[in-house]
Amino acid sequence: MDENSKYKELLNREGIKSTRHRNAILELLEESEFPQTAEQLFITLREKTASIDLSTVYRTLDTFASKNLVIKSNRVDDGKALYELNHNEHKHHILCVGCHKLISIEDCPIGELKQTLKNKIDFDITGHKLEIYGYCHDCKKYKLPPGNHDNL
Amino acid sequence: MDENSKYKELLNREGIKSTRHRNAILELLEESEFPQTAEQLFITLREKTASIDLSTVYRTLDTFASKNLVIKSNRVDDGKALYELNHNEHKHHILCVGCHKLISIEDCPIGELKQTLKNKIDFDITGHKLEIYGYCHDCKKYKLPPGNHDNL
DNA sequence: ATGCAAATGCAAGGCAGTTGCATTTGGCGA
DNA sequence: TCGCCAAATGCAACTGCCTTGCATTTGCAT
Repeated sequence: MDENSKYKELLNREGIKSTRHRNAILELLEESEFPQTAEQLFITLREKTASIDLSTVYRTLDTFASKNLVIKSNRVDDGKALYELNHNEHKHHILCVGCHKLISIEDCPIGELKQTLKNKIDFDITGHKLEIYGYCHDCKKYKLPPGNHDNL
Repeated sequence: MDENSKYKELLNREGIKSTRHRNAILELLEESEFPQTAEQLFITLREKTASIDLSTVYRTLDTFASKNLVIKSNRVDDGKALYELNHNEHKHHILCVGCHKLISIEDCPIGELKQTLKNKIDFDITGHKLEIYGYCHDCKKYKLPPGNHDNL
């Protein structure tokens, strides 16, 4: 049990045990640039760290989500659950529908809306999901047809 | 077959047959203020228009979606598929995670961001999807944890 | 080291959605 | 109006994603 236990303090702070699997999952999530499905994580875990059960992956991720260590969301097109580390930094991705590249942006336009809604209809926003599609610098010149991501 | 066939032209224009079920589903969607799950639609259909099979509901909705007559999306918290008529008007909903109520808002905060991104990284936004969730006026006082407290 | 609650593996189960196939139906042409 | 045929539907079985019950193992406080 080398330096894997660098997550131990983090986990103990949340009142849960530090285990081999939990450390491995945290490590893997830390390496992941984008949200992953449970199965993607499961497969990678099987490859690098001996055996783990899929139900353990789900249970661990849900535990982490309940502690706000990870953020669980659902993929727009097929509804599969996605998990990513909660860096407590707020950011969104924009997807280029030409080359499928994901680009991170720090801009978030929800701030004002939050206050507006609170005043208008007394609604407390606790979270949101924003997905933006379009063409990146490189792809716009090819003018590929967009998918069914219209509106706007 | 009374005036239900008011949808006939619409369906024929898309190259598909006008049937009892399809008319009923279109009518129901037209009456629905918010996106519905397939099962909600199924139950309502069973109540008003004799028998229909759940698979027919799914197949019909998918057909409509492929013709862009309806918009299919996924509920943020549980990933269930939602279907709504495509009115080609731009609007967003906010979801109360306490009671699952959906509230329409006309505000759309993407406008400015669109220009910002164009200037900053030369990205052309062609579409987006925004999902907002939180607690509505009625639910915030109960401080219910997120979950399926439909029809509180 | 020991004991116990928490974590895990395993297998079965649950639920949303899909599919294969036999039957029915809409709509066109005769 | 009739009959035909592809399209639509019902039915039941099935898939995939995820959850749960229970027996076993493991982390960690003492």
